[in-house]
Amino acid sequence: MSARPKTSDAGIRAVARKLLEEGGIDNLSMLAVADAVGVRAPSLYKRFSSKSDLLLAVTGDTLLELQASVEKAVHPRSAYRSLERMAAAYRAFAKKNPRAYQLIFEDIPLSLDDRSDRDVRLAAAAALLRILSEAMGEEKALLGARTLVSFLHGFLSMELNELFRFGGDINEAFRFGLSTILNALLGSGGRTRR
Amino acid sequence: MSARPKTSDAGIRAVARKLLEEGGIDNLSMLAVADAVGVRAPSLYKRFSSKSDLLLAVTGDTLLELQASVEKAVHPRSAYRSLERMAAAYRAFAKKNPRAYQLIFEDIPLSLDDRSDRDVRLAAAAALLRILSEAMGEEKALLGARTLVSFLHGFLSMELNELFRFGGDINEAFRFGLSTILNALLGSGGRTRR
DNA sequence: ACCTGAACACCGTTCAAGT
DNA sequence: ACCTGAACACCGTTCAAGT
Repeated sequence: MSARPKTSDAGIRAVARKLLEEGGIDNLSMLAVADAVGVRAPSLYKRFSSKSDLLLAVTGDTLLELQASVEKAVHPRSAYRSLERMAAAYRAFAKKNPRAYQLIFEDIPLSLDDRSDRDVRLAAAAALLRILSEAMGEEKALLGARTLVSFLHGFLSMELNELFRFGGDINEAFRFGLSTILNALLGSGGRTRR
Repeated sequence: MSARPKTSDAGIRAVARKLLEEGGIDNLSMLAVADAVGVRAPSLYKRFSSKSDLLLAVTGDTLLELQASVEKAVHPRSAYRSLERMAAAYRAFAKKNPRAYQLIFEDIPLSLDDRSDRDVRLAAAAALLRILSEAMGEEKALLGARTLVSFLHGFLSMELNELFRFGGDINEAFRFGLSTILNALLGSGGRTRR
């Protein structure tokens, strides 16, 4: 008897996330996770079939949080304001969770056939597509979303990896790029550039 | 006596690049490199002080090639045409060298204080900045470059990781995003959207 | 049902010893 | 000068054995 669980699925994911954020992906070993959780490494394999599996679960958690943050920023009446605030929320989340954020876009070709991961990703894009559909029409919304998300992710990827090396104000660069794209996408219906 | 070199600095970098492109970063171990080069692993450490060091060198090679490809695409008379062709060259290079391309933006916080790496990166951006300076004025050029490069890198990062999952024509999405941004940056002086 | 120690194959890296 | 075998600490993962 005995053999009562010393931890939980969610507990392991949380510890993994913490180790990742604190010391990067190299700090996230199954042995370190097991240690922090108070268990031996082999026990982790009862709950996650591999390290990839655990990373995928962490990515899922991160995506859900990112989606929630971005959706909270939607403004009821203005598409421009919504997109501006969603973009700010997106950037704030990425800067607060840099390692987890980068996991979403990098290590995940594994997850292509993972149903739940796919669903979370689609949900995360839904709010953006809805707003752009209303503002640009359904046929252009997907093109607009891809333009906007590409800019956002590219900007964050460069900012987090400290690849903006010519000096200048990074916040201004973000505002400039975002307003350039939003004005172009929303046309004269949107707010004009300040 | 004997002990003549069985390989060279450049030979090792080329093999590493090949292993990386063929089987991803997991395929690029010091033992695999040594094996492919016809030497034992410890010998590699005479030329590269660590695996990171080798990866950094591979990244440098990649950056130089990327810079050369993009610069070849410059058009003598039209800023719009130059930027359009440079963007196409950038995308073509990334799709032809997906793993090496991703290395540039991911694994490289190590290289922040590496002089030569820094220089290569600055040079790679110089052509773009020059063209935008002529078209937008010097004060706006850096902002415009950051907008454009963010879009390009974000788009490629998503495309290479197969994260465009709503269907639709990816080439059309690239053309749409690029022309949206170029028209907005270059104003009525540029070519109008098709 | 869950946990464990022991073991396996594989890493990156160091170093004394060879030619 | 360059290469090598042996060794170290660490990793992901498996599995038979414990309670």
